[in-house]
Amino acid sequence: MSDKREHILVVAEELFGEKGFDGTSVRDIAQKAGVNLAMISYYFGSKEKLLEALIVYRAEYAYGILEELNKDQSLSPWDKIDRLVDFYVDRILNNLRFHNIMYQEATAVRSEDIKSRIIAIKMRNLEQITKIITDGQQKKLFRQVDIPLTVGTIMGTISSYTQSRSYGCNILAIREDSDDDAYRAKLGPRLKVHLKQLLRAHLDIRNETTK
Amino acid sequence: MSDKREHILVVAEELFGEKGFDGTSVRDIAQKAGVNLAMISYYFGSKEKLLEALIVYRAEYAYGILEELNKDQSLSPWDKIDRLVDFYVDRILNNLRFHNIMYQEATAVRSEDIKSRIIAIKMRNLEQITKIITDGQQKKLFRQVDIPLTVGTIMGTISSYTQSRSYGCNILAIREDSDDDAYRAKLGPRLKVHLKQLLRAHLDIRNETTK
DNA sequence: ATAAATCAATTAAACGTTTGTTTAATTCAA
DNA sequence: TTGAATTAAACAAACGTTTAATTGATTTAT
Repeated sequence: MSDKREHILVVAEELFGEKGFDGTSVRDIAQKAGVNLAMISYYFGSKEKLLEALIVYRAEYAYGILEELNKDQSLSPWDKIDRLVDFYVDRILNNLRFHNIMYQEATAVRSEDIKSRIIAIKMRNLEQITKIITDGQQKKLFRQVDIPLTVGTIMGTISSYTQSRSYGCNILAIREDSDDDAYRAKLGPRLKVHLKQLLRAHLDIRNETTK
Repeated sequence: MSDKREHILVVAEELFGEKGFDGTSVRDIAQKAGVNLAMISYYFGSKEKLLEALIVYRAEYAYGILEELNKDQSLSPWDKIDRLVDFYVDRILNNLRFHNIMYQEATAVRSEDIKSRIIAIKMRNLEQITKIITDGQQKKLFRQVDIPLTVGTIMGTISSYTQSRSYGCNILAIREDSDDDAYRAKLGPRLKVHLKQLLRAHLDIRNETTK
């Protein structure tokens, strides 16, 4: 992929993530990327195609990591859960803007193409996590749980603190004007600890009939 | 509040929830509400003020319910957690569109007024839930947990299945063309069961040193 | 080796819509 | 007759996209 095309994608990602798809004009993107307005239609065809290219570009970027984790025979199901949490927290926190775009677009009624791409990505993730949990169940380590909703819990917990920086800063006692790196550094470890503790209690077969 | 003004708010809520704030034009709202275009500026001043009025309108609607739950001395902390889950699942599922708006606007960089209103609402909710959990901890029923992140888990789990109907239908084996009521009827009970099971394991002091 | 031809890259300008908002005239009930 | 409610029309600005002209480097022909 040419440098200029890639640069436009990166700039578009920032703007879409901050101001949303409709809130960002093609002129905004062109100006921030330092290219002529017409270049965006020239490269991508349209504003919507640009968004689609962005989603493909980012989704492919991390492809295969979950599959590798799953194939690793040396790890116990508990280890895999921990790795899974580390992976998702790092991945989402390192791609805050892209994650916001995905979230916004999944809600929007814009394009069926884009929506089905997002659903496909999520389904792929769900499959991999399902494998990990069912493996743990077969080995009598995990109890019966609602797997799709458990995945929703993992993603949702992280998302609830990535959607609004201001809120996160208020809750977590982080300075409002801290940058992305500082926010990540504070939030990341805390999210990991919480999610691991939560999932340990939730999945442990010894908590089966607690109550 | 006059009938017509309220009707405009309801229509705006639907459209904002479906297509986003920027994706909805004032003409869309006027047409669907069956009023003249100019009436929206006449009633609300501007499109942005309309959104702010909508948020205030809906936030006040459910005000006080959490406070009442908290004050109820006849309920144990475990009972309150269950009621809390029921309340949030019902509330969010019954106001799917409004919830999407809140979510979108919390991310957007649009208006500081709107963003601070949303943060205030969330902070108020967090306070009430914090009271319930600390009460349970003092009574030696709950263990130490990260309370703000636990709240994020509750809200995030629900949100992860309200943001995209198509995804939810795929995961939960619900027909794609089912209406809001059918979706709610399938998802609501399942969310409640999952969250109660999850929180029981997560909060139970007997699971303190599980591992 | 030099001139001509070719074609993708880039540009400024203009396209027709759609946007949110305002105006000024009219309706209608008090 | 007063004043709020309602209307159609117009406003300037911003939107995504297209056009047609120009640049600049690479290939072809002499």
